[in-house]
Amino acid sequence: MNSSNGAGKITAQRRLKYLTQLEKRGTVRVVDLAQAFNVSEITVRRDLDELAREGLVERFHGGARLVERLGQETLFEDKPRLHAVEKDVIGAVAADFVKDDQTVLLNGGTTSLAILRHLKDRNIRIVTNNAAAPAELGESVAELILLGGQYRNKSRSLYGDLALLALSQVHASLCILGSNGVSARTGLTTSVYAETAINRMMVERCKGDVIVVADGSKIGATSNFAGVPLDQVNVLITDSTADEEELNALRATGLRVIVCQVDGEALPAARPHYE
Amino acid sequence: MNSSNGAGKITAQRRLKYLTQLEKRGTVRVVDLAQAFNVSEITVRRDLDELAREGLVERFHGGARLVERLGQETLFEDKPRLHAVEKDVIGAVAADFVKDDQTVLLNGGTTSLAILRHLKDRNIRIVTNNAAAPAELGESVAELILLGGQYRNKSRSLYGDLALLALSQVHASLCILGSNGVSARTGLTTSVYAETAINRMMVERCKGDVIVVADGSKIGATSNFAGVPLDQVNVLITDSTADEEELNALRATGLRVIVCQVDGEALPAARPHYE
DNA sequence: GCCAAAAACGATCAAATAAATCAATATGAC
DNA sequence: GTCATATTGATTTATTTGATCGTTTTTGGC
Repeated sequence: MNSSNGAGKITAQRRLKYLTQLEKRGTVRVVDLAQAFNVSEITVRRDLDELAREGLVERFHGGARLVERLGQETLFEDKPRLHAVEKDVIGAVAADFVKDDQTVLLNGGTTSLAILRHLKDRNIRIVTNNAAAPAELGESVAELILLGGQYRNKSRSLYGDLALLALSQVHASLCILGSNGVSARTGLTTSVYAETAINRMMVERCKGDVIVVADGSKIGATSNFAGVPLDQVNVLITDSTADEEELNALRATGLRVIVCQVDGEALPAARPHYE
Repeated sequence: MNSSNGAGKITAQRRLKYLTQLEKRGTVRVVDLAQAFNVSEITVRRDLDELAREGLVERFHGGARLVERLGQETLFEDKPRLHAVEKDVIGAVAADFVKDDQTVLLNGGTTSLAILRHLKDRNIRIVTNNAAAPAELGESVAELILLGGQYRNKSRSLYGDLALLALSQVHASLCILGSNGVSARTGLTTSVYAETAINRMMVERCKGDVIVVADGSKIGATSNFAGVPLDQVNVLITDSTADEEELNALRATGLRVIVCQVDGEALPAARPHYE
């Protein structure tokens, strides 16, 4: 699939289940996970290493612990811990849409940040108004270009004329937008007025696909301000907690809808002492 | 059987965390680390011994302290902990130059960050290419405008055409620049080439005073790239560890020099009481 | 100063864990 | 179907860790 980072569906699923375990217990051990998921220990280790590379967990000898990101918890309007699992699987799928050597536009919000985690060390250019992006990307080799502008602390985003001016200099191959509300009736809606202009401009500066990412709780929701109309969007990536009826309505508009499974249907045969 | 160091990933990472602790506190204790990292004390001891063997720390009975090498620092370009006391005092003085309702330009680097800390909750506008500024300013009410551009992780700064374009839209009342070297002979010099253009442009976009801040270790030093000539600078703020002879040479060029007193050797036990 | 108790240390060893390599299997593109 | 790639596991080898020893250093009383 992709050159550097192509986690298949089953693999991604299993890794997400590690996260739910971690959220419950704080730490996991390699041996336990191997037994619980009926895979070898080396596979678990590989999984945990990958999660560590994404900055979600911290390895220790024999297991891993959930990395606690303080600072960000209360700041964000949209709480990072909320729907963290859904956002991560959505982020993984969205990241697969980005091919090598492309320039991708990302807007603010925690879902976009989840995508960023899966874009680490890729040979791409990332353009974003997400002021948390530098810290998130860390020492990754991916090229990061930050739009300027006024800083809004609650959403950790940059907006205003300067941001739009910078955006006008950019030609992108792909645009991935997080949204506070996605509805067949009202299109994409946003909770911050200043973001609407950014989002619209991002779509405008993008030659290729426009992808919207939103966890299930946002499907059918309408936020405060009208953003991008649906006919300018090509793909919606969401998760299986989304309302099925609304998804059908969205599909009816011609939108390609990708639903990520977050709740385990394919449970491993042997699952002893968890839950 | 690694290239130079037979330390696996997990061990190496834990040791790095010791270093960040050390940079924050100066010293660490074996028992504390053992508890913090959930490993046995003997493991911590082995780690510290290894760090000591690499010359990064100095062991003492029960713990270790950070050894500050004055020569070459390849790990971090500008170590935040190094001269932290001096930078803070300088930051406080520099912040006093900013009056209400002004727009102030700040460049990258840790000294600028120290100024930012003293500008919290002021009724001003801050324009900067320092990507660490948003996190530092937090919920402050001061208005923060970030220049866009390419992100450089080592210096946490933004640079390039986009940054310059954004800067060209700004009119500032004041400009405060951190610099890697300040010398009567070579003027202001910078360790990152891309920063020189930013610094020059900042001076250009500023109607009022141009203030240079640099801790004592940088006075008389010449870094890699020529930045702003001294005749475009009005004020230099430094500390009492600066070389007096060089300061006189700088005064001779017409520069107004402000020297902040830094009390005796900073002992780990007795913490200074600013703020 | 001296001495004893407590804490920290170092060496050795065994068990657990991780890393590297290679081969088998599954997956998806064409 | 073929092909390329991704995923996984078996095997072997190396690393990491903690327990248990005895030794050294520090601490606090005298």
